[in-house]
Amino acid sequence: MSALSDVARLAQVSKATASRALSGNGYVSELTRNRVVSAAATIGYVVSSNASSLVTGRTRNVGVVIPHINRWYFGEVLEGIESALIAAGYDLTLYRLSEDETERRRLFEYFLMRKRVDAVIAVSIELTPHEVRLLRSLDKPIVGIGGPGDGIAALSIDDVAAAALVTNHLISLGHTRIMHIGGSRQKEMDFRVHTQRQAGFRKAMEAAGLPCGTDAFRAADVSMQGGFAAALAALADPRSRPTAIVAGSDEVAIGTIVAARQLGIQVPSQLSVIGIDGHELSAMFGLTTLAQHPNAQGKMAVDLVMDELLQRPGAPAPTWHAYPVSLEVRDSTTAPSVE
Amino acid sequence: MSALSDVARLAQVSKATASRALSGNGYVSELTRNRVVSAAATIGYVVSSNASSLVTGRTRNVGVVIPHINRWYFGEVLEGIESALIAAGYDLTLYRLSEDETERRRLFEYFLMRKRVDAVIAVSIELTPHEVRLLRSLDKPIVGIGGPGDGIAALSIDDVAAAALVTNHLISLGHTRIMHIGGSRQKEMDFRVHTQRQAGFRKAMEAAGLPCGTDAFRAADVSMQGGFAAALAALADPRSRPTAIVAGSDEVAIGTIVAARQLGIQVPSQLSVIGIDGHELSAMFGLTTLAQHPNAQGKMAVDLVMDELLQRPGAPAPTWHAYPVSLEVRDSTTAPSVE
DNA sequence: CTGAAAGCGCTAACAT
DNA sequence: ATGTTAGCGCTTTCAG
Repeated sequence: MSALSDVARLAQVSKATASRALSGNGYVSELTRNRVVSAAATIGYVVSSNASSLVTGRTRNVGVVIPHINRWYFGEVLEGIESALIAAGYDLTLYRLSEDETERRRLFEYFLMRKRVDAVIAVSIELTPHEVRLLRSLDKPIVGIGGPGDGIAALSIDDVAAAALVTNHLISLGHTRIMHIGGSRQKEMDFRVHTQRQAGFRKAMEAAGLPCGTDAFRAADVSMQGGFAAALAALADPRSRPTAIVAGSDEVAIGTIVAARQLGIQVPSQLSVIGIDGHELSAMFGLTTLAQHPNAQGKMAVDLVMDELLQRPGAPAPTWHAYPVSLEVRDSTTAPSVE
Repeated sequence: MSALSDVARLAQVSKATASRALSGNGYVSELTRNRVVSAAATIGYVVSSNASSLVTGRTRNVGVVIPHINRWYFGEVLEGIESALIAAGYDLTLYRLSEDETERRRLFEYFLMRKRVDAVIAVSIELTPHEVRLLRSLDKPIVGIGGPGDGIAALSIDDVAAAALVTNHLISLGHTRIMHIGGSRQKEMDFRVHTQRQAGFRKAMEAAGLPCGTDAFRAADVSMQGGFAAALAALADPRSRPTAIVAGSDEVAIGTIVAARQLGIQVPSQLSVIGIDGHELSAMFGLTTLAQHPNAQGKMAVDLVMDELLQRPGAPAPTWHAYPVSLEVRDSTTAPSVE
């Protein structure tokens, strides 16, 4: 493995000049730069990021903390972050937030503290005050996706409003027996997202004077399987069956649709289902959904990080960035059929 | 940010002793070790991995190169790798292999060469000889998932055998009009996987004396949407319709099932579908599948890496590790119905 | 068992 | 525009 001194020797300049020529910092004559660059190329020199980071304090690496990898929304966010980082010349170190308490502490107290990252992006994670304090002590940019809260810069849609919006869509079609299948209050690692969506559902139902008691809600695992299982139970009895369902996420919605079809229920003529997220499979299942764009959110988070990284002593970063959502109706919801 | 010298001062020992106490290398009396450890704890000291790596040459970080993040198989592999690495105290730097030529070169020639990783895990990637040479020049462990080939240690199922197995399963049920919907020869970033599966299908069909010309194959994008679209076309005409389908992956299989149902075809009574991979949604869709365990494969790859990392000057690593597969039949395939 | 000292490979003043 | 020098924070001989 060749070092900078090898390049310097070959190009007959000092290490300092070689460094300047290669990094682009400081003045180097066109001529020597070329000599240095070609010398580096011939011996296949690549800077040791460790040595470089040690002296500059910058690692060109950002840590991403995310609760799941293999769920559509999270995968999309991660992809968005990855492309944006690579484009900016940054590495991405991936940390999946484990549900295990000890593991989680180890992540924050050891892995993230090793001076390995220039910034942290936390996706859909509710940080404890202690964790915020730790991250803050690093004095590095931290941006959250799926906020707001915790007092760190965050980026998200307004989940209460989103859920209210989709619920109102069904109400405006004339549905009155509407049910919400969504994430439970339990697994709160998901940043209150599902509690907020549930709140939005309630709000819309109450505003319309429709019932939203315990009958109108069923908890599900936030996944296709979860939606499937919950819907199978919820739709079993034809007499108590709702005419429309607000799903806590598109995955739950898709599970619901599959379950409904398996029960012989026509979708959407006998049951309208609406979801939130803009899942890539929504068209395939004829699902109406309120699209957010997780990939773009990932990129946007990287933009925020880069901004802070470049103008560090700038104005205090704004705390909450609303993210635009758009309602994509795909001709799949209908008015309730007259029975 | 406190440094080792701070700990040393607080504990009234030299930096050398502090280092030994904290890292566990070399003799330190029980008593001083405790003093050092508690000193470190009180000021919240965590080693700077850069400084440490600079001198030791070890980074406790492994690079993972993967073509997709948001596909079930890859997500599972990634999760498996992530947990195993974290458990071993290693970081994971994620690189998604872009289809763009320039980006790909930049990844191999710049990102991976910065002495940032102790090892590389390449998932379902067909490396060019040049890339293999580059990686080899790092003199670090490299393990592939989804091989064999390229002359690096790899780990995979035998895709030809797997496809032949599922095809034979359908043949043994009495099906004669069997079609294969699978990945095209084009997108070869996926490590020949789909060409091999196609070969396995052919092999089984030919051995049974069944037709496997162009009518028996349809190319699809390897995704649910791809399977959906391809199946919609393939199943449109009731007269030429097959009675069974071998899908190139479970995602394609699920797309096929959804399409079939949309066309009013009963699955499995009028159409048997069989997939490969063991997708978590297979049960929900009543899909028969040949399960491989991507999560476990990820962990296994990490094991291989750790083995090599620990006993570096050991025997040359074996080149191909077969991975066990199991046929999970879920009561969903049937004999062809008599028409 | 512990301390002193020499770097790992690089960058950033500071001179020139 | 280029070279000299002094570290970044840590580990590791080498002496004691």
